[in-house]
Amino acid sequence: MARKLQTEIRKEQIAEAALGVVHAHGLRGLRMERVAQRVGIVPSALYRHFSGKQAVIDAMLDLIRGKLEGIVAAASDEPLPPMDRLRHLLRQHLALVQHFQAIPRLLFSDEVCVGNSARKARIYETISRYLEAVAGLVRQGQADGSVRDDVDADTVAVMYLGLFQPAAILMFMSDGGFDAARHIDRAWGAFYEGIAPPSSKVTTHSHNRPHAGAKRP
Amino acid sequence: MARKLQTEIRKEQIAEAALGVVHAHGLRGLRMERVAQRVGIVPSALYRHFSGKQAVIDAMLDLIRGKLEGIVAAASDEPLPPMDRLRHLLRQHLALVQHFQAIPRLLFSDEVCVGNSARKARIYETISRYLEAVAGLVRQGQADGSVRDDVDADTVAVMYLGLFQPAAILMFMSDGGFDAARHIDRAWGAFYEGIAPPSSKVTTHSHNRPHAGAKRP
DNA sequence: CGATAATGTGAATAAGCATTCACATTAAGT
DNA sequence: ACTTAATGTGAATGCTTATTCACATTATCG
Repeated sequence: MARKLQTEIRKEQIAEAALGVVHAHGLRGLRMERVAQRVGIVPSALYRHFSGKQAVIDAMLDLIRGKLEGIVAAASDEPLPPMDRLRHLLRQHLALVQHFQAIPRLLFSDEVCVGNSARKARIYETISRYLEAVAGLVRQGQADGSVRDDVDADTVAVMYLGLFQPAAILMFMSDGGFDAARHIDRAWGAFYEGIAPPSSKVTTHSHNRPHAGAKRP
Repeated sequence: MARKLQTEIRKEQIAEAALGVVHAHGLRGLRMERVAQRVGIVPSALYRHFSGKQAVIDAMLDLIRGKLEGIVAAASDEPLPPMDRLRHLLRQHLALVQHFQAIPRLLFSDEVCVGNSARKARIYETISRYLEAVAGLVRQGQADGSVRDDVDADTVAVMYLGLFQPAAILMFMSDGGFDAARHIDRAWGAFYEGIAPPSSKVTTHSHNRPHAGAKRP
């Protein structure tokens, strides 16, 4: 019964295709016909796999959540000091968003949630989980002394989100004219300065981020 | 000829009403009928003042741009040291966004831009101007020594945007459960730490931000 | 091979909504 | 007060698009 597998594959194909449509045309441009065309079938065939457009949207959100969880897990397992893992995650996240521009468009679009509080709650949960993972890394940093104790880990996590979210938006709005990668590299410096323990402050700043060995002296 | 004035007032009423609809129903829920109902007229009457829905959206964007320019100008004229003006602007901005939740929904919604590159460019320009004003304040801070010289003012401006943008999104997604004001207060501390000159670093951190008198020693 | 369930097709349905139009009402200027 | 342009009204139009349905095709399993 390779049939069940086929079905799963088809569903994923469809979700990916939908992601592509959102990438190209925005959420407003998400039409069943476009999705079907990308898969290579006729619109009505989509209803063999999904109950309707809303279900396709849900599938996209599941896909995105999976991808996000993937990079978070990968970064968490990295054999690096906590803050380096965080920076690694930041890069991964940027790469992911650059590849699937639909991600911020979907997650941060109210359209998806209007009149669907269950979905809204699920998205909030996804973001919350992401933030919790980041906060966890920050707390590890606080435990090993690479992050000052008097900042709130959850606040730092939201600030971390603020490192690339505006960058992603500007990247989109400027049609790629805004260099998000450069911004993030530069911003990370100031970001880290703000949460590093006073003892590790360096005058030259810029590109050198202290490694984890910097236990409080 | 109070007629011309009346027309202007009507147009503004309509734009405000549209803003209210977006606030309540999201951009997807922006329907001519709802806008008309809020104004107290019938849908077809809207076409006496606007050529169509797209024109109404443009009017909303104009309104928003005006409001943003307003708080920026007000904050810039405040008789305070640059970084205090920036913090003041941050609070004003949060208040504005809390009152008109439609603002982030519109400005950062790709829906508005899809198939309308002119509008996209205009929005990008609005954001850019805002960022330029913030960067200007940062440069003033660098000039008077309250901000370190080795950070890029434009980068800081985007980071500043990142202070409340994620907060606004979380506020919306959590139906107000996320306390954006508290986040911003806390985040400002770490933000300022990150860009303050090394000499002014304080161990206790938290709520005390150095005043402008802190010329470099 | 033949039964059968899954998947794909094309045409038809129908609902939502912006927009238009012919006509009514209001208010400004003389 | 009368003319006229502006504004408002209600019904009608038409386009876009999701969705459905009867029928065709495919592939799996006995």
